[in-house]
Formats: sequence, structure tokens, C-alpha cells
Amino acid sequence: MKKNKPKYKQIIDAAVEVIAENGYHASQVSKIAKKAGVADGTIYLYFRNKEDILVSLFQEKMGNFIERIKEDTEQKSNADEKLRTLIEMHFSRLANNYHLAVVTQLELRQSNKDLRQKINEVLKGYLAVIDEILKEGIEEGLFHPELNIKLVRQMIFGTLDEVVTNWVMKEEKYDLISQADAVHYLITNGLKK
Amino acid sequence: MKKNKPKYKQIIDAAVEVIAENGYHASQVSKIAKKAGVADGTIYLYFRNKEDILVSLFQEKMGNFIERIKEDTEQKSNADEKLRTLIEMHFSRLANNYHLAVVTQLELRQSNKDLRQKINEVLKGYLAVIDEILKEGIEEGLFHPELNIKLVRQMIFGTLDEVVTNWVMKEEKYDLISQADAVHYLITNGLKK
Amino acid sequence: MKKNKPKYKQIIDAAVEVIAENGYHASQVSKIAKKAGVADGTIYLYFRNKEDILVSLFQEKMGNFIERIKEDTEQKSNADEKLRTLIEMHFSRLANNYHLAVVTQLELRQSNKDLRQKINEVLKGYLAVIDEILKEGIEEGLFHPELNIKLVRQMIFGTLDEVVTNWVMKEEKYDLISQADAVHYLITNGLKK
Amino acid sequence: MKKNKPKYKQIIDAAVEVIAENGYHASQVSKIAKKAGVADGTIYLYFRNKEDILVSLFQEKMGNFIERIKEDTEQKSNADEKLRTLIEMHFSRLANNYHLAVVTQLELRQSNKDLRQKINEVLKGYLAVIDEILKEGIEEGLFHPELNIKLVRQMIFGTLDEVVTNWVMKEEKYDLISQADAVHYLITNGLKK
DNA sequence: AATGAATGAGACTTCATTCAT
DNA sequence: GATGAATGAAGTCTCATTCAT
Repeated sequence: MKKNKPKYKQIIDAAVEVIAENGYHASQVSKIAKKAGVADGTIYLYFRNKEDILVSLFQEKMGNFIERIKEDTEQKSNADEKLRTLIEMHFSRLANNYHLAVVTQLELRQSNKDLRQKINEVLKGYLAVIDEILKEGIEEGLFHPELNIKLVRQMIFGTLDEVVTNWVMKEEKYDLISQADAVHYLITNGLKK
Repeated sequence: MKKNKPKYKQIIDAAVEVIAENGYHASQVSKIAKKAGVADGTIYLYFRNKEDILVSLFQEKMGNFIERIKEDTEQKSNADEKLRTLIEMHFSRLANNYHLAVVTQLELRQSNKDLRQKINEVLKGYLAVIDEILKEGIEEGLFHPELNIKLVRQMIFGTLDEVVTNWVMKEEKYDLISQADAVHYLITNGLKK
Repeated sequence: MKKNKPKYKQIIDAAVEVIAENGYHASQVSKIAKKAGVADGTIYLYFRNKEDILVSLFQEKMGNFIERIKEDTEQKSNADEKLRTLIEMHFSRLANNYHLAVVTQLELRQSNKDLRQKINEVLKGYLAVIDEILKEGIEEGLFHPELNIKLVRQMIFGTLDEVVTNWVMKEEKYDLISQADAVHYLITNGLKK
Repeated sequence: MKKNKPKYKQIIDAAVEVIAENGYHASQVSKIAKKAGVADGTIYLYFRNKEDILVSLFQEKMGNFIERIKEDTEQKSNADEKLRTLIEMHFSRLANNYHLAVVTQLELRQSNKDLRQKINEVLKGYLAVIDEILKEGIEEGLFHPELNIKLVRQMIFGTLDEVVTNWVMKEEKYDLISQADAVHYLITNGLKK
């Protein structure tokens, strides 16, 4: 299995660094190879093409992140706590890995439709976790019974995404993780007094 | 003033169409020129370079939209109504102009950091309108007095943006404008029962 | 019409020279452009891709050659004279244009199936001229009435082609045109005493 | 002697199959190795480089074929019969081995000058057999005493080669061997009535 | 003897921009 | 003001060959 060989991860980590430092469009395969310490051709022993590096990067980094969120939220006793956990993990994951945050929030969005489609496939797993929490919250009587799940999921994801993107663009000048509580409060209680 | 000459608007409208139909990366200057009915070189009499077409497109299309939102919201009697109006106008503006929605929600995001920075400049005016409504709502006692304005603005913009993007990606299969009420309710009241 | 613009012919002539001098595989587009005195990109204003240069080269050089053979043979009074004329013209055409001979006899045959298929299309016109002469010769009672036309055409073309190829590979060390008579005699009378 | 080890022939037979199936340019060393059931590196224990595989292929397959033609023709009583035998064997050899025919008539011709030069070395043996028959035929008074041997040899080889190539390109849709008589008649008697 | 992972050179094509007319 | 022919820089990927095991 190629995914378990050391060079596979080496190349992906190099890609994150190179893209974060140079931007999406200035990240040539040769630059990634150099940073990974392999020859250009070696890249193609592990990835079909350049796009495949980026898709794999997203799958690798986000895939197991989604797994961990699923596991950690399942251990919480109610939907509200699960939601809080999800927000905290979402923020801390990216706050602790600035390069990855730059890549996912800014650079990877410059990709073409094809790549974004594949990225969305990965994200579906995350959105499903949110949906699950919402359904549970309704059953538990914590959340409003007539919530439009799809819409709420869009609100939650849109909010988290926008908050992180703003944080990335301000270049780490403030603490992202400490905003989790306020965001959780806003999402659950809204603006009203 | 170049902006008032007919070819200026002709080129911008051609750009919207070409990008919506072909996608960002397949939208060459020559294609835009052809659709606009001018020679390639003529483009450069009205715009400094390709990026300038896109920035101007955003300024032109969003600039006066922001003006109209400002005007319309100011006529409402309280912050809650103003917020509702902003959401409705945001949705209807894009629902009524699918090509423009495709361009702003999907295609223009593939642009590089530079261009997005300039697009953000234009958006600042919009965000300021939201901030104003929020402050007013707090003063009026409608919104929670300790709201973190910047964070709330990110929640609102992130939510609207994500909802519209999802609608665009589903290719108009459902009615966007009719979701305004539910979104307004969610933002003001949150998930809680 | 692109084919009548001076750069079209300039590029084709440059291609013949470059391929004859460097060989098929070492003939980069940039080399052809340089020899033609145009920028690399200009090539693509006149040809779809590299293969199109080669196909056009063959069409251009052979196409009107076939026309001229058709015209000249038609003026001869009988099939035997027509055949002699065809052989003489075939040899003199290539003997007088060594670079072109190298390209058609040696270098262009290294091309892939696709290109050779297109070259064969052009050759069909030539083979049709041969067929016509053969039919006429039979009607005139000059050639054997039961000739298998297709087979004879293959003999004639195979012979001419092999003779020219041998001449090219010997690098012009002997006179090709003066062999026309002997070849004509062989084809019409065979080996027998 | 490497040539007598089983892997040597294994690799050559694999090369014929791979080239016939995939075409010259899509026949990578790794594909040949896979078909032969050996590792890529093993190829280089038996052959100096890729070109050496192809040259050896030609030597191996054509070399003993030429031997057999020499033997069989020598048993015939006169030059005319020898020529007929040569034509029959040339056709039947390739008609009975379609893959080999595809490789020698079509694919191997895409090789570069160097390789073709070496192939021609092998062919020289075949051409010498033809020359011998021609000289004998003149001595026997069967063939015209003033034949230009080199030219006649080119006619014969060019004819046989073109006939086989046409047969290969038509993909075996007709019987090649049965054409031997007609070809023999044409070569010995020419077109004349 | 056999393996197969790793290497790295090399070229076609696109397209934003210019400038002579 | 308008044209459009010409420019030329720049990057992905393939595949023959090597060499440590």
C-alpha cells in the first residue's frame, strides 16, 4: 500500500509547506519534489498527477481529522456538548497547523472545478457528522424541532469556515481557539437578547 | 471617464457571461473580447490587464448593490427588520442573476491572492453595513449587548455565503429567496428550542 | 486563407530543413520556429500542433507534385510513355530536392500511426494516377490484359520507393534520374531474357 | 552464451507481442519485462539497452529465416524456380506470423536512423541471396544479360516489401501467399503484353 | 542472477500583452 | 480610437537506465 510508505507522507507534507509558502499557482511539482527530498519522477510513483497530490493531501489531512471529530463527539453526552466539541476541534486543528490552514482556507480554493468536486466529496463526511449532531439535538429536545437540517448545517459550516478564513488572513494575530465558546453561543442562541 | 463609455460595460458583461459559461480558467481575454464584440487590443484601452477586468467586474456589480442595500435597510425601522432586508436582498440579488452568482460564488474564488485581496476591499463596504446594523440592534436593545461584532458579522456573512454557494452548486434546483426567513430566524434565535 | 500567407510556407520550408538536418526526433518546434524566423507561438497561429506541421508539409509538397504528374502524364500519347514520365518525374522531383527526399523517405516514416495514416491519404491520390495509367495501358493493348491492377501498382510504387530510399541512404553518391530508363524497362519487361 | 538462455528468447518473444499489440512508441521496457515475466532490471542482464532488444529481435527472427531461404532456394534447379521459392517463403513467413509482420513492416520502421542502419545490416544477408539468384539467372541465360543487379534487387525487395505492407495494413483480409505466383510473373515478365 | 524503486532530462503548447497600422 | 498578428516565458510528465539489496 503506497499510502503507508514513508515517501507518500513526505511528499504530502512537502506539498503543504510549499503551497503555504509560495501559493497555489507558484507551487510547481519540481518545488514539491525538492522540498520532499526526492526526484521529480518519484512523485509520479506515488501520485497519478499533480491534482492527485492535492486531493490526497486533503483526504489524508482531513480524512483522519473527521474520524477524530466523530470519535470525540460521540463520547459527549448530549448534542450541545457535541457541537461545542466539534467547534473547538475545528478551530484547534487549524490553529495548531497554520500552514495547513493557509492551504485549506486560501490556496486550495484556487483549484479548478474538478479538484473542488473531489474536495467536496471528502467534506461530505464532515457535513454528515454535523447533520447527525443536529438530528440528535432535536430528538433530545435541545434544538428546535422544526430546524431545516440542511440549512443549519450550512450556517454552521459557513460560520466556522468564515471565522477560520478571517483568522488566517489576519495572519495569526489573535487566538482562534478562544473564540470557540462565543461561536458556540452564537450558533445556539442567535443574536437576540 | 472610461467607466461611462459603452464598451466598458460591454466588456464587463461579456466577462460575466464568458466566465459563467466556461469557468474561470478557460476564460481567455480573447474570448471575452469576442463576446464583447471588440478586438483583443481594445480591452487594454479600458482595462490595465486581465485582473483589472475582474476587479472592475466585482466593483461594478457589487458596488452599486451595496449602495442599494444600504439605502433599503436604512428605511427599515429597526435592526431586526434591517437584517431581514439585507438577507432577502442578498439572496434575491444572486437568485435573479444566476450567471453573476456562478461567477462570484465559484469562479472568482479561483483567482490568486492578489485579486482576492482586492475583492475583499469591495466587500469591506458590505461588511460595514452589517456592522452598522449590529451596533444599532444592540443600542435598540434587540440584540445581545455583549456580542462580539466582528465575530457575528463573520457568522452572518459566512452563513449567507455558504447558503448561496450551496444553491449555486445545486444548479438552481430549489428556491433560494424563500429561504431568507428561515435563515433570518436561525441567525437571530440560534438552534435552541 | 492561412495557406497563402507567407509565414505558412516559411514555416513548412523551415521544417523540411530542420528535419533533414537534425532528424525527426531531434526536430523541436522551437528549432523550426527559429529557422523560420518567427516566435514559437507564431507556429500555432498557422498549425494546430506539431503533427499538423508535418501533415501540412506532406500535403503541400506532395499535393501539388501529384497534380503536376497528373497534368504531365496526361499529355503523353500512350500508357507506356505516361509510365515513363511518372517514373522520371518521381525521381527528378526528389533528386532535385535532397532535403525533401530525406524527410519523405527516412524521417517522416518514424512518425506514429496517426500521422502515417494521414500521409497515406495524400498518397492515395498518387496511387490513383498509377492505376489510371495501368487501366489505360490495358485498354490500349500495351499491357497484359489480366494484370492485377492493385498488385502492379504495389510493384511500381514499392520499386520507386525502394530505389529512392537506397539513393538517399547512399547520400547522393550517384545519379538517380539516369536510372529512370532502366527502372522503366524492368517494370515493363521484367527480368526475362 | 546469453543467446541460448531461456530468458533471452522469452524477452524477445515478449517484445514482438508487446510491440504488435501496443505499437512501437507505447512499448516501454517495463511492459516488455512484465510480459516476459521478469523484472525491469533483468532485461539489462541480457541486452545492452532498449535498442539492443529490437536489433536482436530482428537478428533472431530474420537471421535464421534468411538461412532457411538460402538452403531452400539452393535446392531448386534454376534461378527462376529459386526466385519463385524466395517470394513464396517471404510471403508465407510473414503471413504465418502476423504479429511479427506488424512489427517488421510497420512498427520497427518508426525507429530512428541508428536502429534502422543496424536492421539494414541484417537485411544485407537477404539482399545477397537475391543478388546471387540474379547472377545465376543471367549465367543460365534465363535473365537478361545486361540487368543492373543492384537495381533489380531493389525492385524485387521493394515490391515484396510493399505487397506485404499493404497486406498487413488491410489486416489479413485476403490471402497473401496466393499472390506469390502473380508477383513472380510480374517480376519476371513485366507489364507488357 | 534477479529485483524494482528511484532517478532526472527534455519539449509542446497556451495566452496575456504589445504595437505597427 | 480600434485592430489583431505576433510574441515568448514557463511547467507537467514519461520512461530508459541504474544500483543497492
